Amino acid sequence: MSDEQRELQRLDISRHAVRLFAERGVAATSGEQIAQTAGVSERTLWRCFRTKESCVEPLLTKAIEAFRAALHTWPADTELTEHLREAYEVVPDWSSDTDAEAVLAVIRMTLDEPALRAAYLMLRERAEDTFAEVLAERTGVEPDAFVLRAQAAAVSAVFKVATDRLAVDAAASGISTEVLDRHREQLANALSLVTRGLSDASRPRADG
Amino acid sequence: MSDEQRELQRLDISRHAVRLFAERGVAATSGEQIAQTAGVSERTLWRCFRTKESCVEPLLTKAIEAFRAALHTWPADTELTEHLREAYEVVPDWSSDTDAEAVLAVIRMTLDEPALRAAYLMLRERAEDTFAEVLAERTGVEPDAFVLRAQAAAVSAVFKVATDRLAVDAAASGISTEVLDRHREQLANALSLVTRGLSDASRPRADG
DNA sequence: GCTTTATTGGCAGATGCTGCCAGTAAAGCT
DNA sequence: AGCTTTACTGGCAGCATCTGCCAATAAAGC
Repeated sequence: MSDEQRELQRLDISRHAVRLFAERGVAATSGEQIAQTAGVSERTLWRCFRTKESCVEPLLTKAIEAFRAALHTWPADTELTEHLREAYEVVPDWSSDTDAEAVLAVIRMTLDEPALRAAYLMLRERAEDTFAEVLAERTGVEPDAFVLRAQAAAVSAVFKVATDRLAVDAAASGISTEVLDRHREQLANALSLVTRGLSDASRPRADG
Repeated sequence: MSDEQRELQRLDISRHAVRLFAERGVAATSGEQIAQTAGVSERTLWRCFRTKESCVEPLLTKAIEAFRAALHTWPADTELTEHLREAYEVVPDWSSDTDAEAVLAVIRMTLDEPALRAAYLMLRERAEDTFAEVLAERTGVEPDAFVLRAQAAAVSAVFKVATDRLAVDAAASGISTEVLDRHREQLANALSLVTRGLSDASRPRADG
């Protein structure tokens, strides 16, 4: 089975798992139920996911991937604020993507379910690597330099806070254009504060 | 039993658990073994810790608490860089504290053991709240403002990267004064990049 | 000394998760 | 097509993790 097919299977299971988690809670949902709902045996479920909580990963990855993609296309001569304003959609094909609500719902769930939050934080940390690569390519600093890793982690952290806010705002007032725009604006502003040092950081330092 | 006594019990168990984890690995260490080594029943172990991986929390908390304490005493008229240089010790009473090596060892373990890493990241995120409080008191912005939470998360993220580096450096070249100083210096520099926007952020914004 | 309360330990049991093997289907070779 | 090889799945056994419940013990209050 190809990697892509495997990923599709994981995503399919993820959708069912998130729905069950939302309906009756994480604790009240067993691996057996997830497997049954997704139409696979329990054995294959555990082959796809190490724990039942990690069943939410494929959907959560969508949100992170959307931001990474936007960051990746950030032109060298543009302000990050400006670039995000036109290039960042929380989910790439937001309007047509039926997963949009599910993604925000699961992010909201992570706020109350520690095990889900832990899985979420792990995903985000893995994303820091790719953020660092993007920043490295941009600044010319080697990707493993301390300053660069620190900046990447900071960017990721700001992005996390913004996404959490969006998730609860969307639950309160729906996924309106205003909410989304506000989210982008807040995120871009906070990021520009944190990345302000980027040009300084691009000059190699003794302690890098 | 007082909260303090409970915390001492947790710390005691934590020491035993970390030693076992280091000796034979996390997977090869059962909750029963941890309980037995710590001299309590398995039942009380599960009353103190939700999972066997969370047995490392009390020791990890020490490292985070040390930084929080340093941040807390940051005077308003001082540069963070300068303050950390004189106020921050990775573990408060480093030289006399026999837990110092254990703390760094468990941080190193989190780099290879996903379940431990997840527990670590959860602890760090809880600490963001207290960072935000400190920054709020300092800047006068309400603690829940988005910019402030973002800054707190960024500070926490930079601190995380620095601590990870310290842990592997200390394993390679021992816990020497040079390593510790270098750590403080890197941390302070990176933090000053990230907190550079703090004075701007203290002016209330429409989207805060 | 007696009652009340809090903490612990043991036991039963559900759930999470893994190793192993057999069944099955797809893909390649002749 | 027929055969072989390979890869994936499902079922089962079994250990480990974690929880609810109750009894035992100890501490605290009267």
